[in-house]
Amino acid sequence: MQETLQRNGIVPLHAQIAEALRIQIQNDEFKEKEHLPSERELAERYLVSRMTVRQALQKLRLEGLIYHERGVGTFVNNRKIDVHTRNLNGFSEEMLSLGLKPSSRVLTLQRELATDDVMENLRLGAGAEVIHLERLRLADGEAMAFEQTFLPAYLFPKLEEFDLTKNSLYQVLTENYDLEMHHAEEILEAKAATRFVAKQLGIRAGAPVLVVHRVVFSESNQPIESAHTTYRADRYRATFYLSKNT
Amino acid sequence: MQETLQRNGIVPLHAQIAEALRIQIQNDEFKEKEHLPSERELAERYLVSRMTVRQALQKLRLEGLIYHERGVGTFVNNRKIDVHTRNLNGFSEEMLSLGLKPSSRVLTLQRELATDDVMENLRLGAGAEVIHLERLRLADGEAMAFEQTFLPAYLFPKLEEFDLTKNSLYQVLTENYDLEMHHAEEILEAKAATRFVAKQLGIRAGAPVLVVHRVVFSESNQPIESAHTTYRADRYRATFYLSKNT
DNA sequence: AATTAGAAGTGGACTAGACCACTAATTTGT
DNA sequence: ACAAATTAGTGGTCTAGTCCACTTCTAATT
Repeated sequence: MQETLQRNGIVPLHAQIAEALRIQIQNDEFKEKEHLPSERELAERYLVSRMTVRQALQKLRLEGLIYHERGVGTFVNNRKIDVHTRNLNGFSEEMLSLGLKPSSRVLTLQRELATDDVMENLRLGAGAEVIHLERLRLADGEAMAFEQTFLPAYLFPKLEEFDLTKNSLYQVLTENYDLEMHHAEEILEAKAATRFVAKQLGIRAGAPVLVVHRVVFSESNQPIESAHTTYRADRYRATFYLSKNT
Repeated sequence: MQETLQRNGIVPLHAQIAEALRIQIQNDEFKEKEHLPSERELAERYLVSRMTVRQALQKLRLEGLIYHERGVGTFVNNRKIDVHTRNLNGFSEEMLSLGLKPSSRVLTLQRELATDDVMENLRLGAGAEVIHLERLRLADGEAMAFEQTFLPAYLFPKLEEFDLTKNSLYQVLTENYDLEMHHAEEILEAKAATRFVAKQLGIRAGAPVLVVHRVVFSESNQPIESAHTTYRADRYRATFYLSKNT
């Protein structure tokens, strides 16, 4: 009955157990009884202490995969629809997960002095330089959004040398610079398309567009990126998932 | 040096410690050294085991108040701007937190057969009844949003008897029915105002509006409420907070 | 003076137990 | 046959440690 875990490995036991359970949940292996084995049983099965099992289960609970009922047991969350929700990924990753082929047309890529609002978003001092990237974002070859991105220049030297037409910006940043995106703040508003944006997106001026202002932070709360993305309202909806995280 | 915790009380020790630390963080008591006492020191100070301290700290970490650095210490997250972010609260709570006085004009409140999309959102069977609530939402007396809410009728008998003009719907639901809102799914899109909605909100037809489709769930993933809210784009922006929760 | 090795301190992981509050099924008493 | 009390099982909390990987500062060595 004992399962095989990589002992003394790099991956913690609780993470391995969580992953194993995650797969079993995905395969509907708890469907009949619809509840997981008890914590004590899992501890025995994996030859670990109960606290370690609880750590694994808590991870799954935070992911929304399971929930506990005191005095009863642990249950699988049977959400059928696994809708695409907005997360920390960028445009490329989002389109890929929707089954669309993302591409970009770079309109601007230059270093410049930060404007006041960008300075505030990125918490830079006066006179600080930023990298200004302006792109038209395409999905399956069709214009989907117009995006303006600002990055602190001192964090990303020689960014200009990368091909941002095909590659995801986020991929370039994480692979070439030692930075991890940890959380983000987004402000969404509806607006009427300006003539310039309307022309870029191939819609009529005054048509509704969805504007997303985003600031991405590292774990130590340092701003990494500030972006304004204008989506065609007839092609794009933003989906969010809200939860009482405790 | 020892602190006073309510032993053998209803509130767990880790929750009490978390609350105590939360207050100290709010009061900037760790500002000078900018890092919290070590886990071992906190354990000694509160006369609990280190695991209990770690449980308290993890709670604060999930709330985004602190972060850990392996081998170094635990630090306070110095986010100055504590922007209002969209959470599980309803319109009333959101407006109150913005310093505005919410009120409502009830346009419709009746039981009716669920339409197809409402049935799907609330996961009801064919022929199920829902409570349909249509309200104009005001902030400081001015029209801010037009909201259509659908609730499974069998969950909320006699809902019609409550005064929804002044009271928050969420408050009525949680106080009078044994249900806890746990998480929600929101879809946001930009649209042009229809003539009807434009008249209600006092804007011109065709002006951009922000439409929020929301489904609220209990912890066991049962749909409790489905709502469509149409906000004036010139008065309202939606703010979200995204994080890699692990 | 610069480098290196070590010590001290940190959070991360984990153990092997314990007691509690709660639920649900079972047994017992009427 | 019904109701009440018992019991087994569950997750929630907590203890008092251990060992590890990592960072930082210090002291010894070159």
